[in-house]
Amino acid sequence: MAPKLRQKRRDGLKRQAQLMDVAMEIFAEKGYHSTSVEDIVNTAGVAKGTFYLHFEGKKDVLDKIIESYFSMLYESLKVLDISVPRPVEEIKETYMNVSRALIADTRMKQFVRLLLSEMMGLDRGLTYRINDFFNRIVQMSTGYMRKAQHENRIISTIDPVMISHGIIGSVKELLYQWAVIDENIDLERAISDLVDVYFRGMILE
Amino acid sequence: MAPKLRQKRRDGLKRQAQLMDVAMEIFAEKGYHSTSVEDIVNTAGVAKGTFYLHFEGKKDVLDKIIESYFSMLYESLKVLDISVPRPVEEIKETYMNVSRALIADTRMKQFVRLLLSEMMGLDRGLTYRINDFFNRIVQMSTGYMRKAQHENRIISTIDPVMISHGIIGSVKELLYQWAVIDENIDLERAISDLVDVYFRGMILE
Amino acid sequence: MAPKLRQKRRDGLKRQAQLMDVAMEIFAEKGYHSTSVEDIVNTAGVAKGTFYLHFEGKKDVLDKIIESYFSMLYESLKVLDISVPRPVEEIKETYMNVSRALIADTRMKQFVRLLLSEMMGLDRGLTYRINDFFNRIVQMSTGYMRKAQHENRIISTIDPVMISHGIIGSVKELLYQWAVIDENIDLERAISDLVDVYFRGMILE
Amino acid sequence: MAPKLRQKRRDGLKRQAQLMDVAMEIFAEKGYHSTSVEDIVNTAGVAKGTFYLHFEGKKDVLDKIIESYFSMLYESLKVLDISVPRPVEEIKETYMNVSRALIADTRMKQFVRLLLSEMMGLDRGLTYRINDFFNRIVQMSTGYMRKAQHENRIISTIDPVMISHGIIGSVKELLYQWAVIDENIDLERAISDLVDVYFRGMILE
DNA sequence: TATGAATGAGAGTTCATTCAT
DNA sequence: GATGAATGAACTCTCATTCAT
Repeated sequence: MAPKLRQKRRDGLKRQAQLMDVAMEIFAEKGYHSTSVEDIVNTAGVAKGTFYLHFEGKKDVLDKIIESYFSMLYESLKVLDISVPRPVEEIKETYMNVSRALIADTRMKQFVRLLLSEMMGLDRGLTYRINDFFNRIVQMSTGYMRKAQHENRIISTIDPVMISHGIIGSVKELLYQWAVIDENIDLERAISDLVDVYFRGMILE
Repeated sequence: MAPKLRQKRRDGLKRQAQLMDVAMEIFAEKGYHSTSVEDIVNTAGVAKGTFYLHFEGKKDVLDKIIESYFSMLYESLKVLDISVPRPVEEIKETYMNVSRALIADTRMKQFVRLLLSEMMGLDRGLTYRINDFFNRIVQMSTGYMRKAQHENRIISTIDPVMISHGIIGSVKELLYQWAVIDENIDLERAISDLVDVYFRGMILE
Repeated sequence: MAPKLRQKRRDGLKRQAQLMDVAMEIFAEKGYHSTSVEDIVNTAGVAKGTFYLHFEGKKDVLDKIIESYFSMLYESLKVLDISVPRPVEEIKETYMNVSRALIADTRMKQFVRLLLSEMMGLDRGLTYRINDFFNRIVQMSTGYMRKAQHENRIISTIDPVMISHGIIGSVKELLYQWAVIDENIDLERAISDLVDVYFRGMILE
Repeated sequence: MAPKLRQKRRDGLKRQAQLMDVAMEIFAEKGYHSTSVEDIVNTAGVAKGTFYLHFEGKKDVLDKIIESYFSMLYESLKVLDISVPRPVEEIKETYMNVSRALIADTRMKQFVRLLLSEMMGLDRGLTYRINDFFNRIVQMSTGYMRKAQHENRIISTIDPVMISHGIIGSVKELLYQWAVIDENIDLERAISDLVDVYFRGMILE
């Protein structure tokens, strides 16, 4: 039935991508647990079986969504990863880069909403993956700070790891405010200001 | 089980308090959705019916847990709430106070774990309540900063609301690291250092 | 709803036994795979959940049915198991004993129907359990025959193992005819005659 | 795949024959119900649609397998069917003939495995067809025995029908042991010995 | 208060079958 | 003939909640 519809859909997004988009939309709106596979397929206008043709199960869509978006975000990290000697203030770029990547793609807002208000605690493996991503940033940030401490350019009494977690936490919170509470926030400026305050607070003289 | 231990609690609420403790323990360990009412009653050593004698349902026990812990946390906010004119650096106390309240009670670590890795996104009403608590701190912090900006004591270009959210985010993140990842973190010192950096970064001269 | 019915049922069989009886009836009639859990609970007049209160799943009912009936049948084997020196003709008792146990309990006919026309090949573990039962008889029978061969009382050229399997097969077939095709067969006499023929054919002189 | 190998089969039936072979292989290994059409087409290396081009459904491929193998087996029965007056001992040939037919074709072992451990109880119609085959042998055997009883050459107290079923059962059991448990059994000798014992047990003088 | 067997709506998943290409 | 994405009925299983005792 409705062969025309079927045909039309094939022209646009492929099924799997379409279902991932639809799923993320509903996950972000109702939450992962409150979303049933039926919700997804009804919204997508396909049969239940079609869902299981493309995903191993409900958990698998979420995994594939995360894989897809995280691979984009990891891209935005690579830029700084290879760089070696940089002035301390440029750590800021690490944070700004990720933030810009998030703002650039409109679908990212939904992903951030999902990431920051749903995913933590959903599943042990998932939590590890998310924490891994942020830990990678923490490690980069920590490395830079340690070096700067040795060169006597920032305060030596602070623990770079803790401060890095603090910055990450700040950025997460601003992202949450932007993605969930008020989309009119000038996110880039807010993050820029915030990181500036951090560095002003750390730099010696 | 262990009825003697619980005997000390406010009379009439023994069972309810016991069940709330048990529930929080399991929620914090396995997550709200993965915890069944059966898990709770089995661990508590009571029958299913008994649970529904004290709570309206699974959601209700979580609500009551939150109510109970949030009322304690709101207490720790009141101290500053009534304070009138203070030097800018003392905003720090707002954050330190809440943090100390969390560290003081050992059961708080479980609550923090639950709060920061499970509750967001569980339920609209719940999310509002949690955000309300943090917003209250943000408002207090923002108020102080605005005043300090008028008195030309901190940078005027930054948005106090955003920076306040940033500080809250930092504190949340450190709490998460402490409650979920590594309980050996010297939380109080980390938060103190972090807030110091923030203020060094904001203060003029 | 229907609290009276619920009450009445509790007086008679216990739920688990009732469900096992109902399940065996339907399995024997429609076959295990063609029987849905819904069929069972509808016939038993209980809710789906009740089924899963007593069994781990569809497979588990079958396992419990088998366990229950096999433990009865193993009882009927024990009689001969401890006996040591016996005249060769009395091996017959091994077969007659099991047969009588099957005929005695009216519910056994359904079990035999299930056993001989459904269970083989349902599941590796199940098949092993069934074969184990028959192998036990084969072993007993084989032991007696070997002894009789040494004493030169039965033909020495035949393989006791194969002949024992043969007798088992004969008995199975007669049971199948009785349980599935024609319940009016005089099973005891048929088995008696059959075993007689076997022994007349084996005995020297 | 391996299209060259299949090329030799009767033209026009290549695909169908290939699919039947593959299906029987998997049925015999995993059981009919645990085998999905997908298993079959994956192993055969064709698309799902192709399967339905050659068979009406999953059940149909089993029907066609049975039809194919039973027609071969019925061939092996015809030999004796037309025979007229024979000495009683030669009934043995009826059994030996079928057995030899089974051993001769290597694919028959799979069919026997399927037949004796899977098919009974799969489906009413199927069960009838299988029983019909064995009943035909029983009828032949019974006819011979009745005649022999009249001629006072075998014991008159036994029921030829029951004894015939017994012999069939014995043969089935040995076939099962050979096809499923231990392929090294000298099946022909075992069946020969077994039928000999039967007749020694029945013959007068 | 306390119990726990019973409930049943609802969720996730499978798979034989179809049909436009 | 051949394909394989799509279908959807059917099934197993879960679990928050109720209520007679």
